[in-house]
Amino acid sequence: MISHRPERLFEHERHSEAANRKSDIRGTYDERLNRILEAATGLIARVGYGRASMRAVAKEAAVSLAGLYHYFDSKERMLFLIQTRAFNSLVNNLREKLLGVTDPVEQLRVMVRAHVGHFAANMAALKVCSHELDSLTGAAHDEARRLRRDYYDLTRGIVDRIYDEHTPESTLDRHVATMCLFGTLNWLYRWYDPKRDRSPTTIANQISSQFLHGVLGVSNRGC
Amino acid sequence: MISHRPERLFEHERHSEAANRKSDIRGTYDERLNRILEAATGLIARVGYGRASMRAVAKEAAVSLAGLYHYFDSKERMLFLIQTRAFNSLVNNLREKLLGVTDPVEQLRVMVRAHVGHFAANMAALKVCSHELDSLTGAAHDEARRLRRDYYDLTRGIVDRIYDEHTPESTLDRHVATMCLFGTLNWLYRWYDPKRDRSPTTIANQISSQFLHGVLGVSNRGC
DNA sequence: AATGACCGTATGTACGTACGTTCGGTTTTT
DNA sequence: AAAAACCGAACGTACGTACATACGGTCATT
Repeated sequence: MISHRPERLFEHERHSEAANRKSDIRGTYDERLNRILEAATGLIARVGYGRASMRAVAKEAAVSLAGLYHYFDSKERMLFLIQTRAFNSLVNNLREKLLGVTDPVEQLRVMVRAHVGHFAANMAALKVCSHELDSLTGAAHDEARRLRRDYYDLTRGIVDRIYDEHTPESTLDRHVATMCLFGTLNWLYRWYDPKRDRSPTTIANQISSQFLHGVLGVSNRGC
Repeated sequence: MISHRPERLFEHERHSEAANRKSDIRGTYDERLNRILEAATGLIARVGYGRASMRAVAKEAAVSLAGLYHYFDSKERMLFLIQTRAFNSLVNNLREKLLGVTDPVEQLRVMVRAHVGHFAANMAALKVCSHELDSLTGAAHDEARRLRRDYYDLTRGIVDRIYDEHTPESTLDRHVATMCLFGTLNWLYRWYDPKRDRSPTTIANQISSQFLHGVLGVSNRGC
């Protein structure tokens, strides 16, 4: 079913046309949508998607219940937007930081640093992404999986190159190795507390080092 | 509020007293409770706790909706029982397998093998444990956390001993190392498919090796 | 310059439903 | 006959969503 409601595509057509004219007191359409999505993200991260009622989201975002449905046509669509934005931002950020880095070992360090850093800066969003993938269904679920798949492929490519360059004869399963890394990274939301624990950079360094030593079997600095 | 419904305590008081007199009652009661909990576990693992309605659980377990409430006084209590049983079984199994193993490196191998093996044999239950901790509230939540804490302490002890014996001067954070391991293990439910992937033993070996190389920085076999 | 059609934004309210839980009673077991 | 196990039917509620409406701008027409 195709919605007749607005929900414009960001950074696409209609954007300039509408935004150029006037930036309201309450901000542009995208700004307001962002504000709402951020409020929703925080609430969902706190209580879970199932228990985050649209009424509670509305209260959190300081809009009326009906007002929410001006920005998306269903609760699931809202969750989809949250996940899509977070993941796109994660992947784009990573792609950008990888520019010019050719050594695969360094690429992995960059990838882990980018992930942990992005996590520390957007904890709620990444928590929602880690926890609520299966709350999406149908096409939205497929699309969310596709985004994850891109991220996996990117990382898997780095892992492959590390193996090929350093231990091409290794019998370790590269898929398993990659999933172990993702497990380590995606589990962060269960325990990492930036107030209590060490800095994201420190954590990232330890994770990188452990992973690299783990797959290479030896230190990559000297030894 | 204290329930007046049955829900006997397993392996506690009442056990001998009741079991000696009429062993088949207790047996059948627990068997039936188990059957119900297993059905619920499978459903919750499939669709999530929030979307697993008591009506659906009842259908899955082939009992009436009201009949469920003969075994526990609330949905949350049901989830609590599922998690408690799975975790107790996990920890007891591990404690047993650790008997007589003194080398901490070997202890870690045993721990990982036990976890992966237990996971492969009880995927639904461990998936629920990994995913639905926060669906518990109040005292049940505290108790579930306590069980996890025991598991953490057990593992952390092994990690500590590995560090102390092999790299006492290492600056790696042992808490972070332990949480990375848990991340790797607890993320299994997101990707591991026993039909598609290698055997649990193979996976466990790779995880152990990677982790050990990771924290030791060198191979523990030769090198 | 005034008018009026139109659109985007926002709201209050109500509908239908699915949920967790309870109650009173019936069947089954001991 | 007492107790345990189980059930059908209902209750109250909270939820996602739809509907009817209103306000304030924009813009083409007058």
